[in-house]
Amino acid sequence: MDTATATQVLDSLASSLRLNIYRGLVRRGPDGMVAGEIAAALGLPANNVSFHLKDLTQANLVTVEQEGRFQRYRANIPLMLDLVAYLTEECCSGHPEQCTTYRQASRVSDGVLPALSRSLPPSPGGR
Amino acid sequence: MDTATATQVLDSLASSLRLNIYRGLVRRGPDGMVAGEIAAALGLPANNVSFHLKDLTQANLVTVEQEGRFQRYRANIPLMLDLVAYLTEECCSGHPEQCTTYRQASRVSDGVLPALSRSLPPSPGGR
DNA sequence: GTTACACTTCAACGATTCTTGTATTTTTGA
DNA sequence: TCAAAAATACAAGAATCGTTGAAGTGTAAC
Repeated sequence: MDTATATQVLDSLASSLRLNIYRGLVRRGPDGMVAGEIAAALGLPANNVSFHLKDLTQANLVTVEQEGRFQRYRANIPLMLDLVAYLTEECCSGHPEQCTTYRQASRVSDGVLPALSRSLPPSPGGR
Repeated sequence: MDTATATQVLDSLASSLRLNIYRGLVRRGPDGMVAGEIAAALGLPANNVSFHLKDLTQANLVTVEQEGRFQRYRANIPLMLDLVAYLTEECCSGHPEQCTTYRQASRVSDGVLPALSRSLPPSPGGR
């Protein structure tokens, strides 16, 4: 992932409306939701939701599939996982032993940081 | 984590400038950087960087410590890990077996999703 | 073929955000 | 105490974003 992609993804989620849409879709998993369903769930006008869905789709955070006259949306979970990798990439400049401090401070960190440490490149700056 | 916090964190990272600051700090780990060092590394005016550092600090994504006449900034990694948990919370409505599809699609997902599945609440909607 | 439905696109106004320049605060060293 | 350095606070202009209303596209039903 590059900076431009990461910024686009983060910006797409930086609105509470879009964040709620995305989280709702994550919750549904592979089933997804159709546009009207999303708008109804959030109590918002359809065109407004459509506007933000387009934004999420362009960022590749959600996917669309035509289904008769409905549009079914699904969350793109793998992209989120890649974003996390990008955000914590080169943590501690390739000295994962320093990350130990962090692992203790979060509920879920046990699973996350070891995975990231494993995929760490050798640190270009190499200090 | 609640929606307001998540939105604030995401919004803080949604600018390429702030994203670069944050990633630079992640890379430094516990050592962090002082404000002038950050501004120099990015080739930006000090007041502009200070503006965005304040934003990141208010979102709690970075911490500040006075050090003589310098201000040392460090990335708050645990908050990022909590954000990831929030974003993928209740994935597939508490049926983690559905998430198997996702795990295969990302380099780092092996470490992430199992951890999330383990910490999943019983799904309030409970369908 | 025509009508209704689901959804998207477009234009426009108000609100928010980003950058820059200037001034202020705090600390260091003489 | 005084001067210099590091960093932040404040104000103003340009640029961007979000919501709303009206119009448009495509699909399904009659």
